[in-house]
Amino acid sequence: MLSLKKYFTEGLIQFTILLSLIGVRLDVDTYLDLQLPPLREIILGPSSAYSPAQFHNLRNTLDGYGIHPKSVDLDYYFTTRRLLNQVRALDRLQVPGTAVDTWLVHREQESSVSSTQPSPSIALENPSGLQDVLSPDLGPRESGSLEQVYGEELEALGAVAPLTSGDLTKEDIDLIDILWKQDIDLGAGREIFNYSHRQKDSEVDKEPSDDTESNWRDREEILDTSQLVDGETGESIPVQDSCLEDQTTLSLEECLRLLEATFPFGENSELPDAVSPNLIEDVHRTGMGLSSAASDDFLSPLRPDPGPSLDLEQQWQDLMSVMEMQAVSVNRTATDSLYNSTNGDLPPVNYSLSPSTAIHQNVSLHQALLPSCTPACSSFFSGDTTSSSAFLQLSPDSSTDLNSTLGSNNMTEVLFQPQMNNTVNETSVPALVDPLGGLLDEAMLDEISLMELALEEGFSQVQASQLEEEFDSDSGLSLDSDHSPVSPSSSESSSCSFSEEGAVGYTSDSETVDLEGAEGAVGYQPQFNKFCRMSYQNPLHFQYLPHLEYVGHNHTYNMAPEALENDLSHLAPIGKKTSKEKEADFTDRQMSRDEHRARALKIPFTNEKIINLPVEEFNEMLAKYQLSETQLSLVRDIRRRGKNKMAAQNCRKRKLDTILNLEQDVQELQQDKTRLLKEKVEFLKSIQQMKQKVQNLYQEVFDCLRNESGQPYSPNHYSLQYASNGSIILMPRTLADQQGRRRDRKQKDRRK
DNA sequence: AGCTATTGTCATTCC
DNA sequence: ATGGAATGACAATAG
Repeated sequence: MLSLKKYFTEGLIQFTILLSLIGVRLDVDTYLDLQLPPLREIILGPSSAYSPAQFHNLRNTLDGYGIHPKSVDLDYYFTTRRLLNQVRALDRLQVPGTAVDTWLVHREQESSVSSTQPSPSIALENPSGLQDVLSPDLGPRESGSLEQVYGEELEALGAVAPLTSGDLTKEDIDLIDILWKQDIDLGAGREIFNYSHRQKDSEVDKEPSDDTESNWRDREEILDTSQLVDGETGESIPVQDSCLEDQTTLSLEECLRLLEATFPFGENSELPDAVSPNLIEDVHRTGMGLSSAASDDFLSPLRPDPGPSLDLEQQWQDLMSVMEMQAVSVNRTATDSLYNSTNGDLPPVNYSLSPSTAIHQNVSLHQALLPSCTPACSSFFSGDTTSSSAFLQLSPDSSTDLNSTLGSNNMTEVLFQPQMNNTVNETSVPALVDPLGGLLDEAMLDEISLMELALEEGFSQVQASQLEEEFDSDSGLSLDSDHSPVSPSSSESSSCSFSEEGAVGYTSDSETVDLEGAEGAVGYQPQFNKFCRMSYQNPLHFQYLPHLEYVGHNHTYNMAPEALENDLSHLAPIGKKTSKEKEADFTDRQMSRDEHRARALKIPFTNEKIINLPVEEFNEMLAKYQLSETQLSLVRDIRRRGKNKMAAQNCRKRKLDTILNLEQDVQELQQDKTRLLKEKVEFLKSIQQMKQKVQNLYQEVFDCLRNESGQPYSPNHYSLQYASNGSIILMPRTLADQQGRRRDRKQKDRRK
């Protein structure tokens, strides 16, 4: 089905391209079934749409920001940049060849300087790197010596690597090494940047590889090597060979769509407009045959000769090359997107980060702000809900106060206690008892804070789990520190880790048991240890592997080695490589101790039968043969051990299953706990808002009150109290305090 | 050499 | 009483 779709899609795209080449533009997507993957996915690969790292890296690469001088993407970047510029030059493609030659000479002089004097300048300090590329003073060059051109662009971006990976100077390599060490600190593997590794890749890439990444790399290099320079225009033209067939299976419209989808022209992008949205418009115009007429606002200074003629095919090839490069870019840069900053000193303003990393950044900021939250009590009670929420979560003391004041019907308590937090010396209002103090204790609020941090703001899982241990200490369950109990991602990672440990795939199905029995009868087979480890967990994993199937079903251990050899010779390809003696030796080694014993005592049954036959049949079998006491004893031992072996395996499975279920339960409970804590925080927030309103109202009413002489009442001596009938009365504080104490006593008595 | 994970085995208990 | 399942503990082995 997939291949059918592929052929259909490819055929349709190719047809579209043909139409496009003769001037008819088609929107391929409209002809494609919705079930088919979008063209972008066809071109970029199915995973491209789901990989933020690729997205970022692509942007980095295209912007020139992410290009690390030591990055494997250097030459790749050149190619991408070159082809991108070709796209940009779509509206000015028709450049006389003579003019191109002139540019070549011009650029060669400049680029020779740039390549011999690699400046470790920094893309981050040059946020307009790509604007430089587009700047008018650089003049036309897109059709010139491409690598020189891009070498200069790279220099403008701060990248210092040589123009081609094969021409690295010693300084370049040294710089690469230095920067690599920085990236090692960031967690990037050296192989990503290893130049020799790259060379190996390029050597190996002549052979087909299943690896997707290397496939893309292969294709890129094939493309690179297949770039022919047009003798007239000086432009690189991709060779239309079999490898590139599907590169051209895009309509221009689709390419533009892809461009738009690939280049994040976000409104909030703080990066220089490496790829101006105008590009899309311009390319659109070009694709629609409007040539460069309306593109003066874009790249016009670079346009050497906005000639009227338009070589549509040439544009097509350029665009196809670009799209291919984007595809290569997206796929190849999936793994090295985060750390390809040109300079490690300063992060770019919009340094590409995966979402999770970005969250961590936010966390850092947030955490940096936390200390200031505690003194934010003033703002907390001054109507600043934002700071109050943070305060609420992070300052248990005040939250306790908050609760303490809530349940009181003494409005003075409610309203003045917050003030006391700040102005206790001024008002000298005595603190009153907290009727709801038990609602939230400090530990709870600490926990809320931590859970919130961990859950919402990407709090370091290690930190979170470390801190969580304080709260989980009473749970009796010690969670793996890798598993932040509150983080969904951690849940995934935990299950992932279990998967690596072979836990996933374990089934309790009875069919497993059957195979286990078989395996148990086979005995220990060290070289298949890894598979056997999975075997009893999920036999389906190896049932299609011939040699493993043999492992699972060879119960001939009591047979003579010669008899086994025959089986081995056609069951396992291993036999081809080893001599008969080795096979016998191999078989010998595969036999369990019981099998050896059984063979030594000439037991006439297989261990499988000994172990797995029902008791009745087993006894019948024994009755058929006159076995010595020793033999009988061995047979019964074999049976007992075999049974016990399977029982042990089942037992371990159950144990593991129980642990997994418990882990899942714990995670669910943690999630529930986190959710409840969040709800509690929300409630506290709303309560605080209500309290604020009441306080304002109280203050307003109190300020309006005047005594007989027209003077306002002193809040130190009077307070407003709720009367039992619902009215509000002004009461001297001494009297109010007495009433409050009485009320407290009554409440305590009721509790008793 | 020491550590860990896996697996087999034994002893024991329970059904 | 017997077979066998379940399980803790230990040992062997491999990586």
